[in-house]
Amino acid sequence: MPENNEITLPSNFIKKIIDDDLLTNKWGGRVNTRFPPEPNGYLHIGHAKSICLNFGLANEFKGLCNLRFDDTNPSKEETEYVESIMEDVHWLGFDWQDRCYYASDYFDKLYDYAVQLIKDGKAYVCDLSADEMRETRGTLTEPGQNSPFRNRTVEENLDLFERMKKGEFEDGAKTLRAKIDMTSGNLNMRDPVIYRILKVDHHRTGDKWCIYPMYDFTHCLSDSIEHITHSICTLEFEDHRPLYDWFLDELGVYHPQQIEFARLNLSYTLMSKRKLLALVEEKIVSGWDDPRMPTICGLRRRGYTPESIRDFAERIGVAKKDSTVDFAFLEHCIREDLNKHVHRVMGVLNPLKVVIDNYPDDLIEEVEAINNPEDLSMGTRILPFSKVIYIEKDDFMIDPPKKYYRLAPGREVRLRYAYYIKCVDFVKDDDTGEIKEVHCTYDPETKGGSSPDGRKVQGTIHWVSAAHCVDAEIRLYDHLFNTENPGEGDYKQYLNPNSLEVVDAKVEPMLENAEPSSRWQFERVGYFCADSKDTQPGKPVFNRTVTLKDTWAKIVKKG
RNA sequence: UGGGGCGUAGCCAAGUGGUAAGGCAUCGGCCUUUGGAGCCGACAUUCGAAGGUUCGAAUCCCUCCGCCCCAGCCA
Repeated sequence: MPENNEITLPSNFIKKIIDDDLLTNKWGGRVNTRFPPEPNGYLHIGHAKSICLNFGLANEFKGLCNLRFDDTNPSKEETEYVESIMEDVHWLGFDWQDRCYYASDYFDKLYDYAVQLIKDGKAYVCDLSADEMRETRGTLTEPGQNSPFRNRTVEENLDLFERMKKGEFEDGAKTLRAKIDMTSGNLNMRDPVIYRILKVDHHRTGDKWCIYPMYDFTHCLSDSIEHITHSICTLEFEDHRPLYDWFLDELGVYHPQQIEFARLNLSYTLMSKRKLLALVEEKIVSGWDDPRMPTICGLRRRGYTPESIRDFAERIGVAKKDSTVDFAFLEHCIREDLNKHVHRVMGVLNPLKVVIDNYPDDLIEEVEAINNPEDLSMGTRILPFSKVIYIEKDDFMIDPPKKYYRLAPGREVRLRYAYYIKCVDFVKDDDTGEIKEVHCTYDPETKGGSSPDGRKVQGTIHWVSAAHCVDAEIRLYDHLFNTENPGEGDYKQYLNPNSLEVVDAKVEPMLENAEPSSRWQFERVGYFCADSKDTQPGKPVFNRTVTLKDTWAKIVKKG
């Protein structure tokens, strides 16, 4: 049974298989999984599910999880991606220790395996072009035809394969194919290509090879070489499993158990690496780490914590049913984490000037604010208060609707941690109708936010002192797509034109030199993260991670 | 029409012959110096559908329906 450290983790069908294997001693008590990305793009939240699953299983069952780059297609792979993948896996909180492998490390061994297959009469060199191969493969309902090269002798195949390796033939001129069954209902078994000629430099092996093994051949044998016990992959590889079984059994090598699960889909976003790459290349987003991207680095820059992503991955479960998780659930997970751990602060996104008429012109007072009501050990801080302050435009209305209980003519509200103020007047721009400033009086008896006479005020609003606040650029992010499933059809037509809104805000003094990547809750507004790249001492820039839940917005929406 | 999978609430997801967990969302209410957080309550007479077996079925059998994946020298 798994050892539960602090909390009981939910079970799933994979854990049950492992429980069972441990009980029957199928793998001698070992559990060794692996996370096998191809370094051809940045990792996204879907990969996070797989990372958390594979490393999580290893942790839970006191086993190991390897990191292995499946780098068999040098035309698409780059070192930049290798580096970003390592950074992201580490950031998520997982460690492969000394077990970072590359399929390209196994190229020599893989070549030998291919030779062995040829010697056993189980593989042949085929001269068919890509088009010819497609034509003879058959269709979903019709069997394929045997290649005219299928019955070459072992000697001829050995010679040809060797010459392929030496670079005697052009790209695409020949392939090495497994000799299986051109009539199989499973297309993967119709003499699949296992080696192709590709005169391209590899990011790790340079120009050593001009033939590269295909994924199917490489992947199962890499797992075998690493003595993986549970080879966990996504559903689409379910019908590759018979091929893997064939390779492994024909070669008579160590045979891991493959288990397939459903990949993650998230509403309002895309998980296709190809489409994400297009968003980057076409500059629809600022890069792989644009805070609107579902990439790990995008979420990181947006302010998500590794804890929240791990929690999310654990809570969505693991099953074989195709599913799309509501983006709101990811937001729930990050709110839950940030609520407990993050420092609260005052920030006014859309400032409206408020003059407190009866407050002394030159007086500056200090009020004490709690840094985190969820964790009093985080202490308190001092906020400067003065005659002119900024409040949120939304927190004042000339003609408020019924349930509105913020500031309005004649109404009294509490300035959080400061004073009760009552609106006595306002100045409106005659041309635009815009409210320029609001005039209030304050009750000196209510310092700190409570009144000696015990009278109640409905609303509490946030504020900053005009003389002390600092300007901040704030980036308000929303879904990149305005439809739940942008993956269906042409995703570009669903781009949300309002996915980024930049606003000049006024924030409390302590944020003037906010550390890059520091996370904050702006009271009553949301969670924000100082941008890791653009924030500067004296010129802070914040990304909105997620809003706070807003029941007033709901009331407004309902009308 | 071949092969491989999958159908439990709006969205995830437990349950594997003994009478439908939990979470998100939603809707009420309480509380509140964040309309935050928290708390309480509601939310599947039914498990894709129809038959059958059984004292008893989401679970077993049968038939049907729906959805996903596969025809790269991509992974």
